[in-house]
Amino acid sequence: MTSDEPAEVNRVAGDLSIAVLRLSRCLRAQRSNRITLTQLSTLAVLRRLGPMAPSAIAAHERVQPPSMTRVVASLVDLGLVTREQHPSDGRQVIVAISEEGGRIIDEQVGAGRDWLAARLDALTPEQVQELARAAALLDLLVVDE
Amino acid sequence: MTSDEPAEVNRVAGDLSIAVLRLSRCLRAQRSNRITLTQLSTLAVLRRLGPMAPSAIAAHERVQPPSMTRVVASLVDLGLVTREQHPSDGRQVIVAISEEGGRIIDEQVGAGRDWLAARLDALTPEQVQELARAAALLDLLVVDE
DNA sequence: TATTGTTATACTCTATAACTATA
DNA sequence: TATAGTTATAGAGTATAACAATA
Repeated sequence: MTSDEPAEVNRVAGDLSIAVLRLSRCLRAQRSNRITLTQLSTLAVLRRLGPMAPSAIAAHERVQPPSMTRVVASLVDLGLVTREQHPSDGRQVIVAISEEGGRIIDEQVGAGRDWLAARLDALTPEQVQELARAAALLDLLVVDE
Repeated sequence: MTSDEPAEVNRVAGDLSIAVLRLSRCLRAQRSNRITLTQLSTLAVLRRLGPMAPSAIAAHERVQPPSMTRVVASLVDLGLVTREQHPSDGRQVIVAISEEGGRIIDEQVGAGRDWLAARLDALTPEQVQELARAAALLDLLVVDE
């Protein structure tokens, strides 16, 4: 998008930010008793990209390191991730998803995903595909701010 | 979407919820000093649909009435909305956007929208259009839970 | 008695600043 | 001195429960 349609970009930005805000509220409100949306998202990163340091997870999740410290601690308490020392650098920590953590994702547990899946089920297959492409574009927006 | 592709719906639900979560974090983090994303969204409802009761705004924004009481109070303090008594029903209150409130929206002020517009500007026009359609679909997902 | 809105209170999420340990 | 992570603290956002006023 170059500068030939700046008003259109602004309009879409406004509509999209409000839609994202409202949907995120619904997703949080529907969270399960087992796991929160933030925790689930962190697990998903670890499974997709493998074990990594807390600061790396924080960068992916777009939160500051102290925030991720808390999330990781809660996941350790739940037994969904493990935290081990880096083999050569004593400062670093390596966080990895546990077997149980992987099971949580496989079972589609928690955090409004069931609710959202039910909502998607009311759409046409074409609309679902459109949202699938949109999710990829949203990821693109978030990357390397 | 009927039951012929349940796995696909689940996958899209997971991807979409995580993408929405991350983008909403970026939007909040980029908020201006003038107005928050929640406030902006409330102003947008009032301008699009006209004056209405706090409970009606809360329903649109997918928050509980006490939460909206707070948002409205903050907007009154900022002079961006007015709060008047209902002409016949003494219990009700009518909230309306003020001139200054309308100006805020016109000026594209605040709450990460400028940031998002800049991000959108890096996409192709086709991708922006795709996100515009996606925003409409997201609204559809949120309606009448 | 039902409805509308508010107040009181508490919890989740996230941030910044300061601290500890290691390199 | 720089880096990785944590602890301490604070603020935004939202919820539930209880209350007041009106219908």
